[in-house]
Amino acid sequence: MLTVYEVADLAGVSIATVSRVIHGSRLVHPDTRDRVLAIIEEVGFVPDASAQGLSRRRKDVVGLVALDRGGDEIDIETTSPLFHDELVHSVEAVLRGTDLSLLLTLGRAGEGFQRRIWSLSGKVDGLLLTEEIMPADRLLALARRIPVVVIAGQRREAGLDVVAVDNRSGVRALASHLIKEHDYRRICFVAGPEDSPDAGERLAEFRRAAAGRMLDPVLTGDFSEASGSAAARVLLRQHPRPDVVACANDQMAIGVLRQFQQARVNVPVTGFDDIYAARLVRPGLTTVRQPLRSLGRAAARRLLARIDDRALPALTQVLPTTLVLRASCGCPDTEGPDPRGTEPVI
Amino acid sequence: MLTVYEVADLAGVSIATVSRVIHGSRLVHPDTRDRVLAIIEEVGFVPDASAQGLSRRRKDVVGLVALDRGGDEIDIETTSPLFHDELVHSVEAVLRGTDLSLLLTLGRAGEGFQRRIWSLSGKVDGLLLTEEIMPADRLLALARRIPVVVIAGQRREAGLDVVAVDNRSGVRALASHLIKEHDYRRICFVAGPEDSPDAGERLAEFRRAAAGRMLDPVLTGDFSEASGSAAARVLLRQHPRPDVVACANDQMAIGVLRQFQQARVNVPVTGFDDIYAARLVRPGLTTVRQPLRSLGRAAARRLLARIDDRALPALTQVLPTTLVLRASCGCPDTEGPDPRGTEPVI
DNA sequence: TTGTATGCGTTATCAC
DNA sequence: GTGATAACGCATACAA
Repeated sequence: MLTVYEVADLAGVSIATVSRVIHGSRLVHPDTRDRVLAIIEEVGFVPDASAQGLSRRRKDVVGLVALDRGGDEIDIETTSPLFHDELVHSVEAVLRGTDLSLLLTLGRAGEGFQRRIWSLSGKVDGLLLTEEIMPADRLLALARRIPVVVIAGQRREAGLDVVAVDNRSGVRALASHLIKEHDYRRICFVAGPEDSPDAGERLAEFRRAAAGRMLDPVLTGDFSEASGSAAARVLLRQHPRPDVVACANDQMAIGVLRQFQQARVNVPVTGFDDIYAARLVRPGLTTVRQPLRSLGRAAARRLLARIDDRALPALTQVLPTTLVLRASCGCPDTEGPDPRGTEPVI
Repeated sequence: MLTVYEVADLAGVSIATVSRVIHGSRLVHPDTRDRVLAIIEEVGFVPDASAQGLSRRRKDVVGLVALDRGGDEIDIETTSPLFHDELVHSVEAVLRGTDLSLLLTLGRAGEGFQRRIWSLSGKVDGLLLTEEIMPADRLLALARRIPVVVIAGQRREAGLDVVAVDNRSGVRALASHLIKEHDYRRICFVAGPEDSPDAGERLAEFRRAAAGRMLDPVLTGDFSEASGSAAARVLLRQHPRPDVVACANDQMAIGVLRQFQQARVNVPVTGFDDIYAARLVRPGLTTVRQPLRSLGRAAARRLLARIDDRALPALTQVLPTTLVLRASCGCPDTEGPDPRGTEPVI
């Protein structure tokens, strides 16, 4: 592997000069600069990031950690959180303008995953974590070691940078729509996994907003499409059927929808998140949109800011959710211009 | 930031011992081991990856580089290659078992992107690249510097590890189906971008297989859903309409499908790739399945192998594609058990 | 079983 | 403008 030393030798200069050239320092004669540059180009020299990181005390890498829920590995598409893919893209888009890189880590929740993240913190300058990954105290401990921004649904972690989404108002808007517009009385809720704060909050708020129209007990899935299908199969055996099935996320809703369609029964369904696929299914999925792009962007930007200045005061940003009415809730199929793409750029 | 030195001091041992403990060396007394471990735990020490990388000459990071085609950043969902998300997941799944991390880099094709990748090669132990990112000679140059595995559609790069997909046989199967089963005579092909080898190959092979039934000129998109919609709008102004529209990838096919549906016209459509969304749309998209999970897995595994032994002979692995018949081509809507999930684990 | 000392490839602080 | 040289934090060969 080539080093600055060989480059320096070949160019007949010292390594200091090579380093200066690499960083475009102006304290170097144009002639030497060109000579060194030519050599670098010729031999294809690339500075070693480990050495740079060690010397500059900065790795130019940030980590994005997300949960990979449910399902066995054979069945990635139906279970992996498509949700997070949009986050990945928006975070990457922010990083693209800088010279930082994105280290992506996924995993199933648990002690092992938490350890893995802890040791991963040695590889990066900062970490973007989704809330459910570890309890608040571990999160705080981690944040003392390294810049951390938490991507969350609502909950406010004391002393931490948090970018959250206003789950509750979205849930309320949805419940209100189902009740006031459609007057559904027997509402079935398919909840997410119990260890997800998001899931818990959505359930709690929905129960509150549904004003006694929510059927008990609620069904529980793991946010995967498969678990939605499973819930639907349970419902298919029930009589009378609920007037509508509200799911804690889109993937489960899609699972429910498809299972019902396969059984040729027609029950309204709603989701939560507004992932890409939500507008693809027929009927289009009525759901609550999380501003995922803005979420990722805001989180990434905040992380960069904190890496630049670790003394920044903790900040919580709450982004609004919006009710997106498509046809799956029983509304007429408008198929108008899709609200997607109109999300304001924050 | 804590270092081995402080840990060593606190534990009353030398840094060598600390290092040994960290790596679970057996040449250390159980008592000292426990003592050191306790200190590490207590102070929350995490070794610096830069220093480790410098010393061990190994960064434990591999890069995955993919193209981000078309569209402005405001419109990520409709344009980003969902295609690649599945690759990301499968690669990550392989890495999960090791202590390597995944560095994800996306970008629009071009000289700037190529330079970015070149300098990125200083941050990783190996690189997974999709074929269209750079010309063969630059790829070879890069591969001389660092382990590289190319993820491609068919083309065989001399002297390089390649994991490819057998585009051609899939295209032939599709064309044959459209002709023999449906007897479509006026077949419109929506091609991918010209700088994509995959796209070129699919077009060429389709033309060959369509035996004169393919309409000229072909429409060209950029693999995004939006470009599919655009193509559909062109077709809507044409009379007579084609009997079927075959698209070079699923996202464009979905764009075509939805645009047609919006205009209430009924023209069969087919895609290519079999992304997650292909089975979500109604009617289900007839397409050619790329074994993306296997592709990602095979590529990742090969990269690990090559990192371990750079002297390995170059290897090309070609994975088969399969025709997936759903309803969008005009076949009856079976809605049976989905073929997904039956992909053999390689 | 443990400690000492050197090297890893850069950057940055000095002198010149 | 340029060149020595000292960190940077860890792994490891060699001593003890």
